[in-house]
Amino acid sequence: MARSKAFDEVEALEKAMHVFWKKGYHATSMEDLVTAMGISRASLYDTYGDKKQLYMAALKLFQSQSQRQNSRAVAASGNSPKAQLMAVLQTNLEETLADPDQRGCMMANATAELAILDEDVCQFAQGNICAVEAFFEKLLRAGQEQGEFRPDFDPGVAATFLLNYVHGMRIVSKTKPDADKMRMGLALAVQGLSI
Amino acid sequence: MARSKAFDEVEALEKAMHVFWKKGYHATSMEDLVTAMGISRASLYDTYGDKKQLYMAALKLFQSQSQRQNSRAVAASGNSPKAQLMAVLQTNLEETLADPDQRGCMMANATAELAILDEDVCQFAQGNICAVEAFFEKLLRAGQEQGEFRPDFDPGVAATFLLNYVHGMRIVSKTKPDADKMRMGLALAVQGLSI
DNA sequence: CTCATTTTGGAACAATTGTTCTGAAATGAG
DNA sequence: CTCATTTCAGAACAATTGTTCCAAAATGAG
Repeated sequence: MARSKAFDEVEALEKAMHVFWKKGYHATSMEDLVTAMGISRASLYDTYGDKKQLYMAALKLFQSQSQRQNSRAVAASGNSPKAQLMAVLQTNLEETLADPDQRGCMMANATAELAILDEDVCQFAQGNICAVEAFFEKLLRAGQEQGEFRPDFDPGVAATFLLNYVHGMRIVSKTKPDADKMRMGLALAVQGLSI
Repeated sequence: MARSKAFDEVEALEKAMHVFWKKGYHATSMEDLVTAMGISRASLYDTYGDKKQLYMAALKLFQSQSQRQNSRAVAASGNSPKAQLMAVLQTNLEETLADPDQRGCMMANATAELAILDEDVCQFAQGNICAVEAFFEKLLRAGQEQGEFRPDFDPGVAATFLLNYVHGMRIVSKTKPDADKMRMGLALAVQGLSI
């Protein structure tokens, strides 16, 4: 056998994720990544492949962390679908507002920067969008059945509506907007669907 | 006197705008710009300054074209504030959906890519956001007074809500989404504010 | 036509890009 | 300990980046 790695693989990947998250793909250089990850060029290429592969791995990591965060918000919100949905949306907004670097959402950033330039990123973003939409739709339908939401809208359409809104929040939040107006805007978005 | 320019200054700028719009700032090279604009390097630097200045000029051009488009949509919609608002929103969506390159909105792209990396772009985006918000707020307030919108929401908050939604539409539209669901999602967004 | 002035194309620039290579150091099973 | 195997640091690579420079061509007022 041979020597074992001197660094934690996912720990270094997380550091790369934060650089990509903040600067995007093209503005991030391998130099940036090497210094941020604290490993050598050789180790980087050996472990993660080239820049694009590292970026995709970082994006996957972001997605999984994001999903876990959503699950936690749901779990902490009792049985009401509306309360669960509201918790997910508010958690997303509050985390975005709390970020001192105002990086927004890495997935939305990736979509804006790369969706039409890179087929892999586009497909990954589409997959994420479908998953989030399905998640919203499930909660909306359950909320309608429990009488928390108006029965006269299509849950699929409303899910698209919320998906668009969340993406917008995350882009606009990169310009240091009024936090309270953002909170009230989100409340208004959900109110339009409520009884 | 001396020789006169062999190209139209705003025509070439418009070509640069389309390149930046599609590829973003960092992924666009001066080589790309020189070939797209059909002028020489020397003419480019002489007329527009460096890459950053050219980008800012292209962004300003986009903004002015966008404003003119909104004004046209309002002018063609009679006296109803709600109809005017709907026309603006729908025009934006339809134009985004119709773009074969799916480039979204250049302002949203600029915000996503550069707002936290470049102070100038951030301020410009903030200025645009304020202007659009004020425009929405004016229409919403007028619509409330005419009884077209519910009186129980704050026009400023609703303007923020719509602003976020429009930004989201434009990001999501870069992933080739279902056009009809996008249309119905927009209708639902306005419906939540309506009587 | 003259000539000062400007534009223009392309060569040239230094700096940075993403990636590969090399050789030495470190490791752990036998 | 042995040694095949892997990690690692940094030099080196070719390509591309944004920008400047220069000489030649073009222009229009006098």
